[in-house]
Amino acid sequence: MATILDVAKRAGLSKTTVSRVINNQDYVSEENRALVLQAMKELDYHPNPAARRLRGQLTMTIGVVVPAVTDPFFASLTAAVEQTAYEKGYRTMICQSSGDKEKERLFLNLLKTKQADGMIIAALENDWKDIQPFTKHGPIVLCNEDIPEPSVPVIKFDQLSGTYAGIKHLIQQGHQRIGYCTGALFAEKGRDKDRNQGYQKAMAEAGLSINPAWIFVDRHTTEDGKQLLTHVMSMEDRPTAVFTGSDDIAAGMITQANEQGVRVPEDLAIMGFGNQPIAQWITPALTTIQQPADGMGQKATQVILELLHNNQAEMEPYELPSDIIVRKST
Amino acid sequence: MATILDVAKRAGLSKTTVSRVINNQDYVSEENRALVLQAMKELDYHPNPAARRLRGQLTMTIGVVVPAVTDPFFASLTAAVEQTAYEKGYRTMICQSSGDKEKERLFLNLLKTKQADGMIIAALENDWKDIQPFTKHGPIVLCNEDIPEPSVPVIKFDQLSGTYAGIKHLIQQGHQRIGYCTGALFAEKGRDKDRNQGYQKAMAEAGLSINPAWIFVDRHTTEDGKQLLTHVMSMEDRPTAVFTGSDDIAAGMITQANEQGVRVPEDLAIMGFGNQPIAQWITPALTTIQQPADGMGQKATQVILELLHNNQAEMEPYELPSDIIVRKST
DNA sequence: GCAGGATGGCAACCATTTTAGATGTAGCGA
DNA sequence: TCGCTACATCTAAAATGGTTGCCATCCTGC
Repeated sequence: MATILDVAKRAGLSKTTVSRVINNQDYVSEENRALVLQAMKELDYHPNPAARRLRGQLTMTIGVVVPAVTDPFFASLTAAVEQTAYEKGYRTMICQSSGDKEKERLFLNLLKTKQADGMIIAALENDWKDIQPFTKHGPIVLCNEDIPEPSVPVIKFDQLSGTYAGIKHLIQQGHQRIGYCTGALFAEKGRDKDRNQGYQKAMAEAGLSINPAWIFVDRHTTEDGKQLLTHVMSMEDRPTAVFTGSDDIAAGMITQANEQGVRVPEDLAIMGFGNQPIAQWITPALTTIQQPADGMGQKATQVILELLHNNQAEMEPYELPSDIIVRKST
Repeated sequence: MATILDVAKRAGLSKTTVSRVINNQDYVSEENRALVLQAMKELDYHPNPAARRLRGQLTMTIGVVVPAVTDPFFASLTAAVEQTAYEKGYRTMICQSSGDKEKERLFLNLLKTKQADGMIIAALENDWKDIQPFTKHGPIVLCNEDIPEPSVPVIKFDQLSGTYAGIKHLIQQGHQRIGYCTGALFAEKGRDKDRNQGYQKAMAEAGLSINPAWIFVDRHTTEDGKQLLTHVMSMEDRPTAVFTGSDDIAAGMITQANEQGVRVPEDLAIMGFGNQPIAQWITPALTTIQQPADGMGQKATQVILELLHNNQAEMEPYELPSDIIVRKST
């Protein structure tokens, strides 16, 4: 590989001048600039990023931490980050934390060692207090996380209005007896709190009362969904629709419904959350809330770049709208 | 950030000695080694990779080129690469070529500029002759590609035996009239040739003749699958099973079958290829050939690392077995 | 007293950016 | 015309944080 010195020699100038040309700085005559460019071209010269980096330049690399790229949601997010970053001339490094706190921290070290300019964390494994210190080495943007003080930008979905729209959709379909799955009923903050509020708001607006027996807590998996369906169908007084809070639960419910001959949506309408691929393949296809992973990745990247170039960004959470996708299950 | 000099000072030794400790070299007394390690810990010292890189070291980074991370197959592959690389202390950079030749070449420049030690290309966009020159800057491993001369390692699925196993499965189910989708019938090389051979082999072994009318060329999409089902069911003399060569085609066929009231597998057995997520969600669930993306990513990474450390690797294609996943559609 | 291995330090080197300063030229007032 | 300043242009050298070849020193055993 040719070095800057080779270029300088060939152009008959000093390497400082060549450096100036490379970095588009002033104080180089047009004549010499042309000479340098010519030499660079002839030698197929590319500046050595390691050397630039050592000298304290940007690395043109950003990192993204996801639990697993195989999860469609995080795949979309990663894809959007990579695409957006690429368009701005940045490269992307990935880290699958897969629940490993140490791996996450190790990856964040890239910031410390100047291998990445900024980090997007799409799912925080460590406590924020263990991550906070890394912020002094470069910008960090969080996705879908709540942290004590808003010291870094956070990109979120508008869970409240997503849930609100979902429940409202069920109400518009004529349902009045609406079941609801949530992670934690009395959540003080975070995703569940927002969703719960959306649920309450939609119910209240329609003048519907909430039946505590139709609120299901702590269900997460397809398996939970199967059991939940059996449970719901065995109730004397049962809801006509269930807002599940996750496509996985919903898919499990539908699978079990098909098994038991329960008709969806006639006997029970079922709504998912997330618009994962399974939502469109299961029969009947799932009505669900789309979490715009694309938009999230894009926004997170834009904010990181903003932070990198202007060193400032909005600290109030960026809330992205979630769209409702109506299919056959409601 | 603490530098090696800070560590040296704190340990009361020269930076040479510190460097020796860092790199696990000989000629450092246990005593001093401990002193250095202590100092490193106290200062939370991490060597600056840019500096090491500049001095001609490895970057501990490998790149992986995929068409899109959102494709489940490539997501698995990427995930496996990242995981395997991480276990060996390497970081992973991703590039979604998304059919963009220039993006692919730009990404391969990372090799030239020593930002990555090696590259895994999971889907080649450019002609090999345009990629070949990059090999002199670092190892490249190809996945699922055929190149003129085996100048770099190639990781492939054993398409022949996968197809063979699939057809054999159909025969064991009692089918004798077996339709077959292929990309190109008289393929001279590559995936289609191998698959065609597997088909022929299984049919020949069972003493079954091949009916040219049951060979369908150039079908790829779900839409193609829908049309194909209609076409097959309209045939006077028709197969009882179809090996589709892709889950997408198979899913299209099943969708259309459900639509038309054709029973799968009673009226027509349908087999996919790839074991994409859709295969398990469609009803009836699809019997298919699993392409072990995990194994592929793992193997590719291992080969790259092998090449990096020993500078040599097997040039004969590595062929990974494809497993058959039996579900409800056959 | 000396051979020879263990140990450790100096200084060069990697490719770039940045700092400080050199050189040349033009403008301007005396 | 001369001397001075201002500015454009360019260069040498320092700095960045490591690794490494080579040399010096120490210690052990003979």
